[in-house]
Amino acid sequence: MEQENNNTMPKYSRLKEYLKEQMKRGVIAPGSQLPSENMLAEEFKISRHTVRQALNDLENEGLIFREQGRGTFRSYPTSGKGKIVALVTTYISEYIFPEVIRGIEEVLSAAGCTLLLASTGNDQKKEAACLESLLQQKISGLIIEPTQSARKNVNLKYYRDLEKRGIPYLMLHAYYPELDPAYIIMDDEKGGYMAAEYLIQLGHKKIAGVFKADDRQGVKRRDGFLKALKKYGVKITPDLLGAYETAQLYSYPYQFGRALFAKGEQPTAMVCYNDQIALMVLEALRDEGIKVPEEFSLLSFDDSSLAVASEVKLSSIKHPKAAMGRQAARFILDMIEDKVIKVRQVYQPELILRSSCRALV
Amino acid sequence: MEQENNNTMPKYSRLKEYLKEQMKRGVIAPGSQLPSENMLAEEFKISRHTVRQALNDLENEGLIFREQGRGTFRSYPTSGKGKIVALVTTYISEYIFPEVIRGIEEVLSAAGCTLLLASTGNDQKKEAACLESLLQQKISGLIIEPTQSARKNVNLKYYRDLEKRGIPYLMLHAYYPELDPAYIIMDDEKGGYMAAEYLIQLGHKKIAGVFKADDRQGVKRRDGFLKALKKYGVKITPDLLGAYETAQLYSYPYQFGRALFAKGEQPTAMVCYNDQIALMVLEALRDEGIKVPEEFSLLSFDDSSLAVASEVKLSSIKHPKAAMGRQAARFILDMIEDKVIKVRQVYQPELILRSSCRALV
DNA sequence: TATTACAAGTTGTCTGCACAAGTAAAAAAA
DNA sequence: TTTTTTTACTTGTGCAGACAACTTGTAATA
Repeated sequence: MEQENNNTMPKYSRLKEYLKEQMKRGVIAPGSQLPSENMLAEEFKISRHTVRQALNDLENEGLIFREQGRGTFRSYPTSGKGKIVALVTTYISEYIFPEVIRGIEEVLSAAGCTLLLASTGNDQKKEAACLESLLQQKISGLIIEPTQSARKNVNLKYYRDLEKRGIPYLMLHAYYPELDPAYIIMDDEKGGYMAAEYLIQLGHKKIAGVFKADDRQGVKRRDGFLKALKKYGVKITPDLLGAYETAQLYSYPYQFGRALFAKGEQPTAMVCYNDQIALMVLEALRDEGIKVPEEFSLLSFDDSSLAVASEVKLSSIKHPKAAMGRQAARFILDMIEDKVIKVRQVYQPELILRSSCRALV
Repeated sequence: MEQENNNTMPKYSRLKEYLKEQMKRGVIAPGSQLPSENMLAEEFKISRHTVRQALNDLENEGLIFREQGRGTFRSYPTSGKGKIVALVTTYISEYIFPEVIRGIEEVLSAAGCTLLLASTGNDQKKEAACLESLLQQKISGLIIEPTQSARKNVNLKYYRDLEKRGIPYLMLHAYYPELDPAYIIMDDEKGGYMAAEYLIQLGHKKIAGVFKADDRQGVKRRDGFLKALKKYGVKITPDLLGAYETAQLYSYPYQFGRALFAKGEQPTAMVCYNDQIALMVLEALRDEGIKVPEEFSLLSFDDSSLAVASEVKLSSIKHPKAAMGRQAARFILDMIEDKVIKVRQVYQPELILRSSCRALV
């Protein structure tokens, strides 16, 4: 693997590769004895010292163990147990991540693996630091939610490094097309389209939208949203289209909500990037004295616990959350076991109707 | 260390110990070059091969690195960086845990450490499995929230094992007194007392309470609650005192809420184990047609995001959440660095007033 | 001055040998 | 038959030497 089997490779390395291959193929079963050092030396026409060099390496890698006077044996592979799978998300406590993480942890712990957790705060510098420290650990696989996925990623080299080391990784929620990785995502564009279409079919003509600008999910949802407006001939008004970045998360949505009616436009409905945003907009609308859903329809994404916690139960586009996490964990385990090379799954959006939208009469 | 420095020890082992000692004393500084193999061979009157045997071991232990043509160098000790701290909580996604976890992760990643996460679902069997697999990993420290802390713990042996291995651990939210461990907890009894006292001072005379029975936090909060009732001479009615265990989490609180007024008692206020329970009770009260806070006062614990998500903003006893997580992480890091042996911190409860309670006139 | 070639020193690979220490089974002795 | 000893094997430790591959500083060259 490391090099070709040509003669440029040192003899002890060739022996190592040979033995590894034999183990992989099952010719040398776990627990069974390897040929003695002298036999290997004779067979490969190399000195015993060179054989020992190879065996020392294999011993350090944990593939074999030796007992003085008895012989050398293949060690019992721990069969996936005790492996570490790393998870890097943008956030840990916010939004729907806790549930996704729970789903992942569920499957991993059931498989006897442990979960190494890190978060980036959606900051590429922190993502670099995370990957840096994860690469120091002996991780068997990585599930990662890309950071500011709509921007150019500066940390591609870490992913290349993972590939070099043969550590599989799986991207969640979004992915960098340059890497052509395994991924599990939502069909966010379709989701955006469905959201807008639903409001249009309720009779809304002036529909606002606010989306996250630095995540691919946000861009996709907006694209689908605009696509639906265009398809149904609904006018797209710049004033009604909001965009924010991570840093503005706690200020922009409320302000946008307060400013919605200031500019003469009189929107009757709105699509929000997610429930978190929708609640902030809801707060703004309440402060403006506008009642939801009587005077204004609100539709958002992710169907999080927030959607049912408020007095107005939000209609929202479902996110599989824990199920997606479990699926991601199963996939990465399969990838670690070499069962599958590259998985790709796209969840179809589904609209959960509650009481935040109303048909215009 | 492994043996005495007598002659029974192999030569290469003696050289290893010698070099380790030199590094420990700082004679060989990190990054600095070691004597060449030939020099060491000459100095110790051993063959170069034997020197290499020692150096190979040290290289595998990560203490030195070698560069062909340049020499052998002491590697830079990662000084606390790259260490793994494990965290075992009852839940990951529910309740306030995400925020606690976030706080912990914040501090750890800033210190260059990584977080190994596992959850028990408040099940002692799963706790055993967690600890089992964690002990296989090279963890430097452990933060753990005890499982069903009000019950007798069957997993004490794992903690003894940790102690034997010199791996520090810190208990969160509750602790097993048998272990006399380091801990960070809330003063739950005082919190329960404060909650009841507040409602009593508002003029309530019939106060219900529902608490978790299998966690020490629940028991303590109930104890404080009852203590206050007794002190102020408020009658304690068994029908108004609810207790549930983990398995009943999603059924009991709602049923208890619905049944509150069936038995002739007419409580005017209630203390709930936490916000999550309070919301379920709130749902039950709504279905019973009872308005909060007009007809009924509700007070709960933890000041979680749920407390402000509902239409009735819950008054709640504050939980430090992320701050507590950060503190826990700082403590465990200190313990790993041997700066402190055993830390103990008890957070004082604080009542956050919102709009779920009203004074009786 | 800048470049190239060389020399000295480093670790990497490899051979061959010898004996020690430990295991397991066969052989010998009780 | 049971016990002890021997023997033949295993891996562990150690020596001496050789050349390859690589780095670095110095000397020779352009």
